[in-house]
Amino acid sequence: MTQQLNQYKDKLKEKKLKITDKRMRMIDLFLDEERYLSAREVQEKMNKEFPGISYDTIYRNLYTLNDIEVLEKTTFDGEMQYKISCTSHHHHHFICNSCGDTKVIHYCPVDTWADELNDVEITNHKVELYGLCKSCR
Amino acid sequence: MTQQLNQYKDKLKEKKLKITDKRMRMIDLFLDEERYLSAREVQEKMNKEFPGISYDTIYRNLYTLNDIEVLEKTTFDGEMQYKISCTSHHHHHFICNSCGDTKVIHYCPVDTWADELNDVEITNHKVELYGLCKSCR
DNA sequence: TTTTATTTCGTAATGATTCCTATTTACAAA
DNA sequence: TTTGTAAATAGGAATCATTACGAAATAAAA
Repeated sequence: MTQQLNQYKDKLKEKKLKITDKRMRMIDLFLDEERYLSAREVQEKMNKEFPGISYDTIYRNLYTLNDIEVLEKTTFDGEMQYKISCTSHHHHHFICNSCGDTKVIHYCPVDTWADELNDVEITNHKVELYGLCKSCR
Repeated sequence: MTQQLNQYKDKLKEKKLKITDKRMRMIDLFLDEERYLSAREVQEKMNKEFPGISYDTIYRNLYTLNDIEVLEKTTFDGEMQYKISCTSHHHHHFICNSCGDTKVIHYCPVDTWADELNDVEITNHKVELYGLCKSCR
């Protein structure tokens, strides 16, 4: 836990970003919850420990942390959703529509798609599965 | 072209929806452009032929046409994007970041994913590839 | 033609996100 | 330890996409 946070501190230092209480608590929050959180949810949780924290701070930090690849984002339910970035290897997620929990999907046929579309340049792709997890269905 | 529009007229009749000039022109618009359009773009194009057309009309019709599966939607660039629905068979799209043109991807490994995640229920999934098309790169 | 449900207009409301400026903070260098 | 300064924050206003709503208009069915 602590060494995990230290790893993120190093990442911030490396990018010449300041290590603030709010920023660290925010990373901690995402480490606790292995799922996508909306800006609003983050605000609600942060507000308990930092009453009156501004939305600007929330959004700026979400932007920054996504920028340095600490967080990854996607949009659903009309809101941008963020989760802690998995660094191990390329993969995608299954997202439970009920509890929001995610599961890693390892298989990704991006090469097959590249073969099929041989006259275009694929710069990125989005793969997301939605449904109900074991305990919710 | 006309028979294509007639096919949509039938669809509307079947769903007991009224065949209005605006609605038909809107479908026509999406038939012309084989790509995703945002509500704003649709408004701009419709406004040329129906000056003063309200956003309510645009949004309601986008909602309705998506509901009866004439249009499909997704979100990117912070906006909801709509395109004419392809009815032939299950597939996904490559979307050009520059011109917005789309290409069909036929290969979809949803069964492979279902095998991998054997303890969840997959209700839907999103696959989108982004990049530059032949003429834009 | 009359009826009736649907559509539309015009605008207000909502909700997410971004922007602005003054103030505060982290942290590196002295 | 103190200080300089670039980055971060608060607080709130502004913006942008989207939805809502009552009254009036209209298409399709009878």
